[in-house]
Formats: sequence, C-alpha cells, structure tokens
Amino acid sequence: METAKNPVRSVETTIEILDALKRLDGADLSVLADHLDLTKGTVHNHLCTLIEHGFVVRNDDHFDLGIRFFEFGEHIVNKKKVYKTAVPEVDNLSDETGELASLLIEEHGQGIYLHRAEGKQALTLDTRRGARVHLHQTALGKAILANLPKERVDEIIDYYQLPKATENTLTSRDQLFSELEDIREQGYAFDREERSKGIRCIAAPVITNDGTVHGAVSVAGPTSRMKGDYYEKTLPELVVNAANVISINTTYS
Amino acid sequence: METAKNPVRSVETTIEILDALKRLDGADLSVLADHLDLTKGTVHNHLCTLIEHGFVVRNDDHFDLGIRFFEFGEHIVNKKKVYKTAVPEVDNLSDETGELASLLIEEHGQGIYLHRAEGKQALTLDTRRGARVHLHQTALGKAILANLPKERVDEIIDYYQLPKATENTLTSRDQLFSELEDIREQGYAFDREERSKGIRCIAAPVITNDGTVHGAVSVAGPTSRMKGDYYEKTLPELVVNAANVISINTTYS
DNA sequence: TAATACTATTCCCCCACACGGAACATTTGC
DNA sequence: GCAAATGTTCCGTGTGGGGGAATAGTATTA
Repeated sequence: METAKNPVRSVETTIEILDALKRLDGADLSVLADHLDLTKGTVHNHLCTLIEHGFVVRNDDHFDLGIRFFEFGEHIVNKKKVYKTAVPEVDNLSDETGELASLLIEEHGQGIYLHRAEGKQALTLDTRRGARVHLHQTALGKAILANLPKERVDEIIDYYQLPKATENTLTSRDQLFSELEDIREQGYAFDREERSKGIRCIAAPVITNDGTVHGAVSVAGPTSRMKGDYYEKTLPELVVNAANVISINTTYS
Repeated sequence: METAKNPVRSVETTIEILDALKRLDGADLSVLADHLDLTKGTVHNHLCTLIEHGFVVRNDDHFDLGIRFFEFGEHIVNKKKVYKTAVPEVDNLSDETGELASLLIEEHGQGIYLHRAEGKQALTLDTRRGARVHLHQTALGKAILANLPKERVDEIIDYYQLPKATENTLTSRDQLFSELEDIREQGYAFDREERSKGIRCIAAPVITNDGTVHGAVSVAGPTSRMKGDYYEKTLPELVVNAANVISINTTYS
C-alpha cells in the first residue's frame, strides 16, 4: 500500500505501456507513443524488450499483450489453495440455485473474481474471472472485510475511499464498520443492489483454522427472485454451508 | 523472434525477477538477490515498483507474483475469438468421448493450452490452461504448424530446434515437413506417444476463411483406448467436425 | 536480557544506459 | 511518383539505476 522510495522509472514506463495496451486492446507504435507522451523510439525499445520475453506480441504493425500474462496468471491461480477447493463448491452452488455463483479473493485492498459458475437462469454480469471490484460494494467484499483486522480495513478505505456505485452503496465509514460488525456475527453478508441496480447477492467468507481470510463465495441474482425467506434464510444457509466446506478443505490441503 | 536492438536493461532485470518468482513460487529478498546475482538494494527497488502496480505481493517478508497477472491473462484470453467459440465445442468433445479434450494456440512459436475439459475417464495430464509445449511434439501443434507458411515453420525450428520428448518424437526437419504435408491434406494430425509415453492424441486445426490459423483442438487418451478404427476413423471425424464448427463460428464473430 | 546474526530498508555517489531527437528505412494513400 | 504516414535505427547527453555500505528492524542464540 505504501509507495516505493526508489522506484525504477523504466519499469514504470513499461507498465504504463502494458496498461495502455490493455486499455486500448492493442495499438500501433505511434498511437501508443503520443497516448503516453513518449518518443516513438522509447516506446519501440520497450516493446521490443517485452516482445522478446513474450509479454507483448505483434501482428504486422499492431502491438498487443502477449499470452505470457495468461501463463503467469494461470500459474498463480493454480497455486492458490482456496481456488482448487472452492471451484467444485461454487459449481454446486450455481447448480442448486440456478443463479450465478462466484469466488472472490482480496489483494491490494481490492477484490478479484477467481471463478464463476452460471446456473440455468443466471444473470450475465460484468464479474468475469479476473475482474476487479471495490470490496465495500459487494457482499463478497464485505464478507472479506469483516474478517480483516480493523487497521487493514482503515488502510484500504484511506487508499481507495468508498466510491459510490448505486444509491445503496455504503459510503460512510461508520455505516460500513457497523455493517461489518453484523456480518462478522452472523457469518454472511448481503448486497442489496449496492453495486448494480436490480441485483442482490449473498456471500460468506472462507476462513481457515488460523484465522486467515482466503476469500468469499456468493450467489447473485435479480432482486425479483432474491427476496423473502428464500433470500433471508435459505440462501444464507446454502452459501455458508459451501463456505464452510471450502474452509475445511482449504485448511487440510 | 528477432532480438531487440536497444533492449531496456532494467525491464529485463524486472522480468528476470518475475521469472524467478514464478520458478521459485515466491521468495525472500535475499534469496532472490543472490539467485540472480543482484544487490539486495536493486532487487528491493524493483520489487517495490512492481508491488505498487500489483504485479507482486508480499506477505511479511515473502514476495510472490501478484494477481495482476491473472487479471491481464483473463483479459487477453477473453479477447480471443477462438477461445469463446471453442470452449463449448471442446466441452462437447470431452462429453462425447469421455476423454481429455483441449484447445491450443500458437504464440512465439510455442503452443499454449487455453482450455481443457476432462471427460469421465480422462487422463490427468500436465497440460493445464497456460501450460506451454513445443509444437512439433503434439498433434495440436502439428495441426497448427501444417497450416503456417513454410518459412515461419523454419524460423520456429531454427529458434527452438526439435527437442526430443519420447523415442517417437519427430526430431528431423525432413520427417516433420513430410508429416505436415500429410496433415495438411487429410485435415487432422495424430500424436502417437510423441510427447508422453502411453498417450495418443488426435487434433484438427481451426482456420478461418482468410486462411488464418487460430489454434487447434484435440482429444487425448491412453494408447490402450486409442487404437483401431475408433482411433483412425471415428475420432478424427469427431475432432474435425468440432474444429469445423469452431472455424465457422470464429469466422462470423 | 544482552549479544549476535540474520533480515529488509535507506542512502549516496558514479557511471551506464534510458530517453529524446533526428536521420533513416519502409509502407500507404492520393 | 510524390507525400505523408508509419516503424526502425542511431547517437549524444544527463539522469536515474545499481552497487555498496550504513541503518533499522527482527529473530535466534546463549
């Protein structure tokens, strides 16, 4: 979270180039150069270096991110114990409910979706594998935050603030902390259209013996179906159950 | 394939650090430093820079690759037309055969697995999403090579040679080119234990209207089940069929 | 508890090298 | 065939990357 004292500038420019390639879905040299206020020469040198290591590819004069990122990404996710143990349970959740079930983990104070399974009647959301979210905007994120040390949560809020996504988003620190308190006690979290209008969600954290929060799993659906006892009782039980199974399997793996 | 004329050295050292983190599954500062013959100070600066951008994480004094790679990787693979169109067909293939079905693409002269689906009786291979292979060692790779320009194939062989994996691996250029000729004519490729002893495979390329090779799909299984007419006739038909469907859907998407 | 041996972190100075600029190829469009 | 793009290469310069050492912090020992 803190900033580097002696950052390596050329690494930062390389990262800027990579970010731009992602944002622009690939680009030509000159486009990149004036997009980033760098010389064509400079950008060219960086691109060639990156190409040599597979982090960038070129087709004719179009440069794009290389599959090396995919290689690294898969490597990382496969090393995560919670990933392996959660996938089958998340798949189960989506089968049982017919809705969208997801696995989220925290890193750098943000949430990243590691897996999703679409049930028969599932919504299509913008929550693909690899998508980022603000933790306070989702049930998944709140389930995680509720089990992090308070000073960590403060640090995260200091860094990202509490940006608003819908009129229901929790935007005050007090509000959030009081809800996290409840979540910690009851063991699961709700999202009542706090990130997307019309979408409700319920999530439970994956916590191993030693108290580490490894992530959270959830079921999400349209408000029309997410209501009454089904939403308040049945679903929480299902989700908490799945989270517990994952927690145990993660502990002993 | 060619080398950068003016490589950016600090980017190269950053990449070396990242590679080391992958190879070592994370490491401490000092371990990294003497593993790479760099000063602790230098490594520290790089790590901090990378951390600030999410490409590295630290838990206490242990540094590891960050989930940012996963974010980038998913972004890239989701942009690939062939990925979206192939996934359901590959899943079908594994359902129909009960074996392991896969999707491979080529980049930088190597093959990368983008997707795999395990049927009921499927083998567990080291061919996960994101794994790399030499093209000449697999049916998938050969199906791709057979449809690349000859000079490209030569370039790839010049760069990687033809390393041997089993006694069946094609290790001479002439052998390979003559087989590629056959593959191009018949439209599918065999792998008779050329990469792993006891494992046979059959693959067909995904080629769009304009002649671009987007990748290849395959079915793999133990030699005991992959034989006779089933292996020589039935399976090729299934695989070619799937590849054709993917080709068409990729063309018009 | 104190001393020791590790860590990570910071600082500083010097030389390498990253960068900008310009010249050079190469392709595209009019 | 000229003009206006592009990507590529080169070179000189001044800046910032890297080595080394000093510092701070943390574990491990007696």
